[in-house]
Amino acid sequence: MKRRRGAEDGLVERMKARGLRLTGQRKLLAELLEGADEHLDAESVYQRARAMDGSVHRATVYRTLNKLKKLGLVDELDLMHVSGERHYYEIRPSTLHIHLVCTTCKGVDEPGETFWEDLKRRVESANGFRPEVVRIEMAGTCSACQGRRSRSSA
Amino acid sequence: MKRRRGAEDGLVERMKARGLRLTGQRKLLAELLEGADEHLDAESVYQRARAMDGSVHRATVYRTLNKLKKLGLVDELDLMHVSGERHYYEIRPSTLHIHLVCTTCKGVDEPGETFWEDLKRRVESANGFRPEVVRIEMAGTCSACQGRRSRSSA
DNA sequence: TCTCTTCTGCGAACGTTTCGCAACAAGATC
DNA sequence: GATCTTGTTGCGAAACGTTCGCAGAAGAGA
Repeated sequence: MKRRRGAEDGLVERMKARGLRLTGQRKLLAELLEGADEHLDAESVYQRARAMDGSVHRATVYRTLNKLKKLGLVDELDLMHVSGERHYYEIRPSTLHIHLVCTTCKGVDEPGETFWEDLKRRVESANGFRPEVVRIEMAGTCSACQGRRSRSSA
Repeated sequence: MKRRRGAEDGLVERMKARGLRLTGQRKLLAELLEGADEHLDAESVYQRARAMDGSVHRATVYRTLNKLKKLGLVDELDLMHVSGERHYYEIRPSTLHIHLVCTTCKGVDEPGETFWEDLKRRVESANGFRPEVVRIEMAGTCSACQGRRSRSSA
């Protein structure tokens, strides 16, 4: 499951701002999440953390992920269960999440927000609902796999 | 967590069409899911199933839910974890899921599809991605809670 | 540096989900 | 309707992911 996304910065700073104590383990985990090239589940986070510091305990990883999730700094996703039952963690880039999950190559695209913003306005005027966090997930076929498919069937 | 949604029909028929063997337990579970007045997690499904037929085993509930999920007849949702870590099951109404989860009253609204349809077209032309299943979840404040809040703060 | 408080490692415990098996029953065939 | 085949069920044990309670370690502020 490859991952492509825009720039992101300052998880450690945001943690500090929320009053979290900056321990070595937490800095390590923040770094790891920021530098992740793909979506990670709890076990993968643990494995990568261990590779960087063998003394990090599993429970610490869970506790930290939960804390970050509760503070809204990190989100937990299932990516439509296209690649199994795992849950993935990613830094919350803003209030808006968009994931395009390809059911063929399992790739996940995260397009820019640009024209999605008016969605919030629309739901507010149409339903009276004021959205704070928006998550959009689409499972389907990415352009590359569409091309591959039509070529092979030609 | 109350639930409001439109009409839905024929889960048993769709199961049959997919070649599933229609056992008593499966009919019971299908009925239960169709008649659910709120989103149910696996344990709640099991409890309700037991109330209808005391001999239904937990494993059967899990197996059936998984099978339905794999066939795309049922979806598993976390509803943005607004009410905890549980996962909820619901009949897949179409290719489009929209949930507006109120962080105040925990209510879940499922508005009609109407103007969401063009979303698919937009993502196809903008990203070359062909969506098959679309899930939109928004956490925020529903109109009732907005009213309640502004009234009490007035 | 000292103190206060939070965080960590540890390993046991917990709750949920799956497993392997023998018995059972749905649906097809005659 | 009787028979056969194969998928499904109940069961209890097992596996899995996650959380717990504790004692000791380590941030952050004075």
